[in-house]
Amino acid sequence: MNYKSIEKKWQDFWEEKGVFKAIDFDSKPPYYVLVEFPYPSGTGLHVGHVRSYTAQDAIARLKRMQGYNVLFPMGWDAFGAPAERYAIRNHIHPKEAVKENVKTFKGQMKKLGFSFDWSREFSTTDPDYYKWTQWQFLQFYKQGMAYKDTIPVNWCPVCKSVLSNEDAAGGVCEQCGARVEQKEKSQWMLRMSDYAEDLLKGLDDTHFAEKVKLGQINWIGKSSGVELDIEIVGGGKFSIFTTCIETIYGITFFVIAPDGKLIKELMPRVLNKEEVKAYIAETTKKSNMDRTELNKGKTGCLVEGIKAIHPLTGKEVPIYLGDFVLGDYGTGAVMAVPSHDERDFEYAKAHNIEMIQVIDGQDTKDHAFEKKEYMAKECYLINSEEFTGMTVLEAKEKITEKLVNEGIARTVNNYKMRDWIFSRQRFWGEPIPMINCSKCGWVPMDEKDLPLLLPDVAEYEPTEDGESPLAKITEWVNCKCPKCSGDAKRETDTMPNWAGSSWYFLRYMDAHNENEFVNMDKMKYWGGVNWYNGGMEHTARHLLYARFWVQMLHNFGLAPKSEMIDIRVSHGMILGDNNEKMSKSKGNVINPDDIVREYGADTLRVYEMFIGDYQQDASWSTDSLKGCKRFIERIQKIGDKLNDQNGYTNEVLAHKTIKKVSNDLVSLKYNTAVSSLMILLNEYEDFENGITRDDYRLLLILLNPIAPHITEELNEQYHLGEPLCTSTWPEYDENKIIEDNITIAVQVNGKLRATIETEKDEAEEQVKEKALNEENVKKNIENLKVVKIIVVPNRIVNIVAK
RNA sequence: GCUUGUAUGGUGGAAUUGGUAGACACGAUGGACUCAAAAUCCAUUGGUAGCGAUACUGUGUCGGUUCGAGUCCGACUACAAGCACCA
Repeated sequence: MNYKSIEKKWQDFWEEKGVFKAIDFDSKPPYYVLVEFPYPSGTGLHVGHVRSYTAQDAIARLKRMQGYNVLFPMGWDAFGAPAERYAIRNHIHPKEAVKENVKTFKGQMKKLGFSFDWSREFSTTDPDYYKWTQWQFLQFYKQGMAYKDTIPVNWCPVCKSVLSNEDAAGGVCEQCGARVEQKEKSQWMLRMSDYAEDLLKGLDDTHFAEKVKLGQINWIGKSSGVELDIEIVGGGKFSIFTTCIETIYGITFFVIAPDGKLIKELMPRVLNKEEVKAYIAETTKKSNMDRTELNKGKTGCLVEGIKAIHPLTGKEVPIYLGDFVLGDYGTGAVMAVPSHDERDFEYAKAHNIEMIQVIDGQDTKDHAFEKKEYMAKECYLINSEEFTGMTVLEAKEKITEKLVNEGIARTVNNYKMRDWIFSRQRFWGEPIPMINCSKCGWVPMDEKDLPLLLPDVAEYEPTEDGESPLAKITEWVNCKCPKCSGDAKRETDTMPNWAGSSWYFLRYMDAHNENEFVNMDKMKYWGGVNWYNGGMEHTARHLLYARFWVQMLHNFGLAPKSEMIDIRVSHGMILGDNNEKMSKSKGNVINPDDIVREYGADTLRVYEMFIGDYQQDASWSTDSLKGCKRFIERIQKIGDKLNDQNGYTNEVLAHKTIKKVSNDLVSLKYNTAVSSLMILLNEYEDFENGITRDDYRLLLILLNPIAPHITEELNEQYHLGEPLCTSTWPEYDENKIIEDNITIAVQVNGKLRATIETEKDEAEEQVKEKALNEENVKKNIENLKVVKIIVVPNRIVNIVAK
């Protein structure tokens, strides 16, 4: 059989008939299946893509057959550093590179038979699309959600660009793996931290996989505690944040961040200016990574000349500088209780500071008695004036109450998640539509002038000094201020590639609207993404950004709901046959094109679904692939066994399989869906009088979501019915699944000794009798007294004998 | 260190959610077909003993609950991923 021509034939058929076109406002119930759109790299589609696309395609095809109006779109996430680097390396304009790569990707996807609605295709780099990305940025700006600020940022010395915290996780550049440095730069920011609580709460309105939810909760990093004002001797004050207010009497010093604002304010009063300044300089040089690695000894120095006043005891307390305190978390200052916090303990040891134990229950000579430990036991306070003798929980409450009543403390929440750094010093991104006027400051572009197009230039390599390549293009940079018409300059930074992907799933609902970013009624009709598949690595990035973006839109009346993604699942990776991640250098890369050419698209699709648990990583095995090819060949061959009868030869088997496949496809159990169809085929092969037309069609339709070409072909060839793509998914009858005769196990003291045939729901007494009559059972209870017989209907008999 | 996973034959992996462990597939071995090979088909295939019926043993380790545990509980071990001085 010629797979190539069959596949082409059906791909053309589907396209001509337009069976995969999603229809806005159709009366059928809408269902939106989405798979993360790829970044069209130069290396083409990866077998890993095939895994998740096939899975989503199967769901889309299933839902269509079940009567839904399915939206299953595809597009391109083509802005960003990799595209730019590819272009630089190959000496072509990124625009051309994207065009070329998209063509490859699209050709590959078509050959695999994915049922995408190509009429909604777009790339984030299309001016028609990024016009609306820019437009949305302006809405955010106008609502006060975008601002420009000079802050220490993550700087990649290799890419020569600023990175977001999400992109620099672990102190390493996400793109090139270089160590990230800290650099002060003026950046556009989005106030994502304002949405920390909403992003947490919103998770309740979604059906994300549990590990995805946890990943986001972790990243947002909420902690509840007390913000407390601390007076300084001789005037002034600062605030600290703590989650352990119960240890307040244990404070023996305060530590403030060297990169924070507080030390700058206090500087005039500092006596040891030289030492303090030197330490600040030392810290700013270190990257975050160095700070964690090199600082186990707890560096820092005393700030001489400034003392704090303990808010309850009134005692004078020294203030230190220490880079374990971060300038951009909490208040940039902490109360240090060395007896009850290991970090404080180490710092106190290193700097010879006294310690006061305030919670009883463990010796604090060598280690701090930390919160985790004292919360596990019932502990009482000591050395804490009127709070002495209270339990930790009681003291926490009472101390907070006292401080709040005195007006020097507030209960607050803090979040690890920071604002989103929205600038990149790159050519290949959406230009930020802001203009800097010497008179008016930052002025947004007039919306009607959008899109602000990228200039068509030959040079787009990053500059040495960390400015965007756009900065060099003066004719583009120079412009008129929209407010005062005076000379002004454009923002030369561009948006991060996460911008375009933060709302692409909305655009698919109305992909070619020239007047709005997406029509509200269309968003209301589709309601959002029902089933979204993507990588775990996007949990704390794309998925979080996308939710933030939608929540902003919703708050500004631009989206119908605050959560537009319902189910989120993620797939495991496909590793090379040596169990390692596929990479050119390891020579273990499998190109899907080769597999399609040699084995056919259906075989590849079946194999990738059969390879194992969808959510786990799986190693490529060409041997197993051959097994799937055999399966497909046997499906063709069994056509020879067609008889002229109707109905299912084995009703129970048929209904069982329908149930199994229907359920497995929507619970990420694609592997067992395939295996149950293999079982079905094995049974068909054993039927003595051949298989009926209904038998054959059942097998084909159930396999169709996974192997769409060959099933359509055989269905047509044997005139079994209308094309599968426009057919209705079979339903099962629960009553027909239970067999009349059931083989059940007989155990003696929990060990299997025999199996017996019973009728469905046979009387307990009768089952017991049958069990006791088994030769092997008799043998095993010889000389024993039967104490109890447990009968689980239609399942098992267990004879307890002593 | 913290969080989250994972651990089942030679291999990928199943197990109705506490009820016949190893479905399905790969590989291997033997056989049929063939001059031969490939392909295909048939049989066997967790381990040990036995011609066999069968017995013992077996789901990372140790313990517990239960008539019954891969599944539940407790304590560990190993590996993987993510986060990491977040007060």
